[in-house]
Order: sequence, then C-alpha cells, then structure tokens
Amino acid sequence: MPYPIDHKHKTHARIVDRASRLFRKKGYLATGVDVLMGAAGLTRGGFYAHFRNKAALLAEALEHAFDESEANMMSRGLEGLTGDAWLRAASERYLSTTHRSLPEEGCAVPSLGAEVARAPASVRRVFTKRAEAMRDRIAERISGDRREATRLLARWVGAVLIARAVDDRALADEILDACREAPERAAR
Amino acid sequence: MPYPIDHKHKTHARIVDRASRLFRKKGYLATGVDVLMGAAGLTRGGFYAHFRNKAALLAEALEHAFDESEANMMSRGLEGLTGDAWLRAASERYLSTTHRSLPEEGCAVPSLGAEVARAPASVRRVFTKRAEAMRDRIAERISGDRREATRLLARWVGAVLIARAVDDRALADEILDACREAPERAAR
DNA sequence: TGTACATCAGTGAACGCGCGTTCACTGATGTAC
DNA sequence: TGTACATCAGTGAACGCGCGTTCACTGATGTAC
Repeated sequence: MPYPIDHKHKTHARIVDRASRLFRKKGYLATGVDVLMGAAGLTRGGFYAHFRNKAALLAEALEHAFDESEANMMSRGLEGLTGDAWLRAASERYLSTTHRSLPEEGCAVPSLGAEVARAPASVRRVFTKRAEAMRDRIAERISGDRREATRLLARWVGAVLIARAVDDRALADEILDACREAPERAAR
Repeated sequence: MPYPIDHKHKTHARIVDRASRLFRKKGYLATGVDVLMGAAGLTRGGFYAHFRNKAALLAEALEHAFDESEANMMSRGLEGLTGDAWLRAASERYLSTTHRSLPEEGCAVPSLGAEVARAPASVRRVFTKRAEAMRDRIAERISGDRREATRLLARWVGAVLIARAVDDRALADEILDACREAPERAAR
C-alpha cells in the first residue's frame, strides 16, 4: 500500500480545518476552491478526491467549526460551573472583543448562518443538528430551560453579528456589553 | 432636454428597490449585476450610469431596506402603542413566520449582516448609521432604555437568522416562539 | 539488503461559464424653428 | 403643425479574470521478491 494508512485522512482533516477558518472569516461563496487547497498546501485538482463538491466541504467545515467553538466558549475551563456562574463566564467569552474580531476561530452561526439558509439541504441538516445541540448544551447548564437557552443563544448570535457589521468600535463594544447582562438582572 | 426630468430618478429607484430585495433573498455576492438590471427591466451596460460600482448599490439598497422594514415592522399600525403593548406587537411582527420566510421584504440585519461585516467601509458606515437608528427607535418606544433596546434587537436578529438557517419547520417555530416572550416575563 | 513493481494521493492544464466593469453606439425624447 | 436637431438613458459586445469541476498524468510510497 502506498503512503502511511492515515496519510489521506490527515490531509482531509487539514483541508476541513483550513476551510472552516476561511469560510468563517471570508464567507463561503467568497472562498474559492484553489484558495482553500492552497491554504492546506495542496493544488486545486486534488479537491475532488476528498469531497463530492464544495457544498460537501461546507457541511464538514460546519461540524468542525461547531466542535471547536463549543469547546472553546462553552466548556474549556468552565467544567465546574452551572447556573448563573456558568452563564456569566460563557457570556463573557461569546460576547468578548476577541470573538468579535476573530470570526475564523469563533461560532459559525453569526458568520455563516445567512449563507447556510441559502445552502443545499445537506448543509442545512448539519447546521440544524449542531445548532440544536448547542442550544441543548446551554440549557443543561442553566437548569434545563430550553426556551431560556434559545433566547440566550439568539441574543448572543445577534449581538456578535451586529457588532461585527458595525463600523464603530465604541458602538460595537456597547452592543456586546449590553448583551452581556444576564436576563434576570436585565428585568430588575 | 430628452426624457421627462424624473425619468432617470425613477429608473434609479427601481434598480435600488429590486437590488434591495434580491440582495436580502439571495445574498449580495450571489446576485450578479446582469440579474439585478434584468429585474429592473434593463440591461447590464446601463448600470454604471447609475452607480460607481456594485458596492455603491449595496449601500443604497441597505438604506432602502431599512426604510421599508422599519416602517413595516416597527411603525405601520403601531402608532399609538408604547411600552409593553408596542413591544408585544413589534416582537410578533419581527418574529413572525412571514418575516422568517420572506427575507426579501424583511430586516436587512439577519440577511446581510455577515456580508456587510466583510464589505468596504462606505457600506459599513451606512449599516452602522441605520442599525443604530433602529436601536434608538426601539428604545424610544420602551421607556428610553437603549441597553434594553440593544438586547431586544440582538435577540430578534439572532432568532430570525437561526430560524432561517435551520432545516426543520418545527424547530424554527419553536425558536421564534421562545424569543417572542418579553424579557420581563422571561425572568419571572 | 536491494530492486522492480503496483498503488493511488496529488498535479496542473483544460472545460464552459458568469463575474464586474468599460465603451463605442443607438435610438427615444423634448425643444427650437 | 411639422421637421431637424441636440441630448443622454440605455444597449450589447468585449475586456480580463476567477469560478467549480474534470481528467490524463506523475511521482512518492509500502510491499514482494
């Protein structure tokens, strides 16, 4: 057999990782197959030995993005926390200026949500599964209330989306800061 | 003088209106100049007699979209309402299944926010001005609290973005419904 | 241990196509006489 | 009232370019002898 057994698998994973970052940063449509392959140290032609087409890569890139961003923002270092303590810590991460200015390492929902809505069913199915799982993971941490978790996720996503689109650092900070406030406190 | 004096102005406005709808529905990058002009009953070549380039049209299309969607969802028929009554009515409109399934007539923030974040400064400046004005209009209706208005807008935007991306009607409805709940009630 | 071979991951030229933009022009119009 | 003219909104061919995808091939590798 030519090449080590896991060689192709490693290459595949490298393409998915680079794509996942480029899609979140530049957008799906705006990132061409040759740029993608170049970022993985390969050339255009090899792409179709790994993926049926570009949309199939988007589906895998979404899975990878959710894996990475859920771990980074909702779990790593937050293992012991629940309820309000977890909520404050997770909100601080999701609504941080770091997350605002580094979409390539962040949640795929604000960066790719609109493009996913216009993507083939295969892509939307992956997004659906992962977004729902993310919502449920939030619910688990805040006393199991899925409706409250839904509101929280929606607010996080909207805040990051708007903060990134806005061309005014102070306004962006103001938006993130306002949304960091817990619902409980917000209502007095 | 050739042609009625307002002829060019009317054509210009028609292009902006069609572009505003197509951009919201299909995305900015995904909508080509010839499709845009065709939708306005014209041909490709005339475009540059109206706009410096495609990004300049995006800026005008955003203004138009904000005008239209703010009127439709926050004002029309809601003139007498303030506080909780206005909040309930506006939330119902923004988080309606109609708004979810007709992005071409809806708010530009969930449909174009991510592309605006990657657009030239001229486009982002227009978006900033209009998004801030929208937030302030919400604040005026709910006792002047701009931070609360920011949270409300972020939640609305996130909810519609996610509900559109998700490939599951029931889940989409669940998301919109959960986000319809007023913050006050949400916190008990 | 050294060589010949079979495998297949990756190459790069080529496909047809649509992109944003430019430009020489056409032809519908209001005005002047 | 009817004709000639000047204006300029809109046309459509052309520009170079990058897109997603295909395919005949190359060459690095592990295995067999």
